[in-house]
Parts: sequence; structure tokens; C-alpha cells
Amino acid sequence: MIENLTAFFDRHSAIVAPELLGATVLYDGVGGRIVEVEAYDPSDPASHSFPGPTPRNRVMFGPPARAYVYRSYGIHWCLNFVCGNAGAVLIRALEPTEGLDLMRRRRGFESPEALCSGPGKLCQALGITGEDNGRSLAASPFALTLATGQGPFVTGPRIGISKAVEIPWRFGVAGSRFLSRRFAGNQS
DNA sequence: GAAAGGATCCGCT
DNA sequence: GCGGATCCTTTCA
Repeated sequence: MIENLTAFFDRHSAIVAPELLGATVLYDGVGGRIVEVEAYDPSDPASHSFPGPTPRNRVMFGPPARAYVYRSYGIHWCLNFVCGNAGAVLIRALEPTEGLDLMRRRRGFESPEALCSGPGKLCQALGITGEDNGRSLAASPFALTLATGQGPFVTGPRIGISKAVEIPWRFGVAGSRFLSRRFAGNQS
């Protein structure tokens, strides 16, 4: 258990990503356990940091332990945690534990499994927008509690990208009902 | 200045 | 299970 968030995130995204599984993320008191993530790094054609710094992705090239929030397909927001060396971990799914009422109100009274089972849905449920881009994960409104130990997890190819699909940098808690999509092969 | 593409979600079949 | 909606960012002329 690393107490310093900056030290925790200042490593390669593919190392940080699986260790985030089981951690608790709260935004203004609303959130839950992380059950699914994906890693991206600058040598990866599918990563936003691959082409180099731009006005949109400049946060990825800044200090670690910050939130990188960007708009996807013009309508959804996606939440990333910035790691060392211009890498990032995309938060894909949560198991909701805090603020269920508020999430249901924002999401239209869906079942718990559907509240945070996807990057765009997750941000809507927690109320995260582009205004949170670049904010520190160590200060309000964010509250991040790292897991004391990792349970079993599964890996697989990442979702929704057209380049470097063969890199298995998707990580999920084994057997969780809150994943955005099931993992091919061993899930139970 | 203009055009193309994208780390997705929702509704319908 | 599949296809459309929707708009911001980047790239090129």
C-alpha cells in the first residue's frame, strides 16, 4: 500500500492499472469500487498521448495523480487517471457503493449493475465533466482510497479502439457483475 | 477554412 | 445483437 498518491501513479500505466482494481473512487461523496480499467501509454497508437502534446491532451504530459477528462464522440465524458511518462488509465466501470440515490436520479433510475458499466455512464453517474480536467485526485471533490490488496483479475484486449487492439491492457475484477462487457475466455 | 474520425450509448429488431 | 445519433479535436489545404 503506497500512501503517496503521486508516487503510486508515477509509474507505467500498465503497472498502475491492475493495482487500481478494488480501489474506491468518490467524486463529491458519490462513487464506488473500480472493477474495470484500461491502460494507455505514448508508444501506443491508440493513446491520446501518441501524437505528442496538444491543447486537448496536455494534462497527460503533466504531473501524475491528476484527472484527465475528455469528450468522446461529442457527447460522453471519459475519466482517466494520469500516470508517469505521459501514460493514463481509463476508468471503464465501477461497482457503485456511495450515493446510489443521486446516481439513479442522474442516470434515470437504472439497476445498480447499469449505473457505472461504461466510461460515459460512469461520468454521468458521478457528475464528472470537462471542468474536472486536470484536477488533482488527492483533493476535493475527488477522494481516492487505494485497495490494500488485489483480488483475482482478468485481462484482455481493449474496447472501442481501432489501433493496437492486440495489446491486452484491459483489466477487470474476475467475475464482477459490474463490468461494461464480459471478458472473452475465463470469466465466472 | 473545411473535413474526417473517434477510448460510446441508446433504442429498436 | 446491430446501427444511428451527435459534436469536439485534430489535421490538411
